[in-house]
Amino acid sequence: MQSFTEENYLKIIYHLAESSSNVQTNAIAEQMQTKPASVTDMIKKLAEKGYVDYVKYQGVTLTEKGKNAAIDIVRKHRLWEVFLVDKLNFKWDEVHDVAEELEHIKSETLIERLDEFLGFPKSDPHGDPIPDKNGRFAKTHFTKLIDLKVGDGGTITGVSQHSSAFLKLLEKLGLTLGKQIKINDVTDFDGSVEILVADKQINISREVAKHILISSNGKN
Amino acid sequence: MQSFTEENYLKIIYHLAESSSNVQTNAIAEQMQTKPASVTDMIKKLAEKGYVDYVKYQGVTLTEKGKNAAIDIVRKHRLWEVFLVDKLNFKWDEVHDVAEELEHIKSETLIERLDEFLGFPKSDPHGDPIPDKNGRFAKTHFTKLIDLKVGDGGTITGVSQHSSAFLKLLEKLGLTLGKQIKINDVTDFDGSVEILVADKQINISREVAKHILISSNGKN
DNA sequence: ATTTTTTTTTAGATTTACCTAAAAATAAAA
DNA sequence: TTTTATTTTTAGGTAAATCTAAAAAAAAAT
Repeated sequence: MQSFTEENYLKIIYHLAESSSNVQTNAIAEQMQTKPASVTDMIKKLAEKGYVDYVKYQGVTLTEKGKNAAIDIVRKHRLWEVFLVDKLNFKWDEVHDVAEELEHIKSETLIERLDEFLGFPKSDPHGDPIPDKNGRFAKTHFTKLIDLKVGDGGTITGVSQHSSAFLKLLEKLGLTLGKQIKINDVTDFDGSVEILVADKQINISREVAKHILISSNGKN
Repeated sequence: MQSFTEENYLKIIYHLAESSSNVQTNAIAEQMQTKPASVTDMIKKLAEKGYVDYVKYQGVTLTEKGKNAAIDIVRKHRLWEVFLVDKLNFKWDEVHDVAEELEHIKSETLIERLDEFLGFPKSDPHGDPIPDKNGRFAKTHFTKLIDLKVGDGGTITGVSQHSSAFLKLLEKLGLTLGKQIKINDVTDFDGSVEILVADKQINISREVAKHILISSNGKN
């Protein structure tokens, strides 16, 4: 199998590949908090081991093997997050760093039993889908709150930002998973959005609205 | 804090120190499955960081700081073992390797919450005491089964060998924690021990008897 | 179609934990 | 008390993952 570092690279490449098919060296470096030169080295190693396809100066794509390995890590990460929140009463903004460590524990039995213990959850505390043991999971197609029109409504079903600062803010604003919202107005000047949640009217910045994912349950 | 490797060294030195106050380089090497030369390197590093007192050619002893760090790892290891057995239905012979990885997860909150979730257990699945968050735990003074005399009885409260092979054997023989036993006879020829457990008479080798710990509840 | 900027790679070093082989210190045996 | 055996350390080297600085390729701008 792979080292912690290799696993982290695979996971990051996997996430970056969701938005652009060819993942760039610099993008990986930024996510890994390391230097592009180091990324080039690691990419070569991952290519040798058959986890990525790599053409010099053209970025990388995951092979089937690499994708499976990445999904496996994502599965572990998300299951551990559920454990921390459901069983150990962590808040959704406290789980990321610990899950980041737990995801590297290498025991298939452990993760299958954990999955069962948690009742085979389908999504993690941030609304992200949890792959099953075969790596399969429903493609979720949420709408970003920022893309809704005035009058549209829906349910908060995910976030695309896992930083503690962001999640704490949502918590404070009452914008947690499952909450119903409705777009009341979009401010011309700064693009901030006026929304109705739990009968209260609040205003959120574009930046915040970008990272809230809605499953729109109908226009009006 | 320390690296995984440093933590493993501290833990091993701590366990070795239970039987001999000055821990030898070779003994550490054997436990760490590495070479004495590597141990010398690491010992120097641990000494520099203040975890051990080290005099060339005289072996090491843990400092207060080193001892606390070691106990902290032992605490984590044993709590995770309880989790695996109590919550995920692992057998007592399946937990060691996984706990060996889990013990290195660095989050104080995690371990305090886990402790609470498990109901603040006092001992792990092998009968070893679990230090509390301040590193305190009852000094257990068990008798080795091998040291009992004919007619003595007691309760199995621990084992001093955690290998899967040994634990599986005990399981098969019905010699699990909490079982009452009584010494019926000691064979002159090979020193094997005839014991009564659950109304059945069985014979165990000296080697097995050495590693079963009894809290003797009275002679006869 | 050049020039400039950005991205990526190479080259050469560093750090951690390990190794082998040989030397030095200590302990055990004759 | 020498000799022998064991234990421990030193010296010098390797592999993994990183770094800086400089070179090379690709993309963007003029």
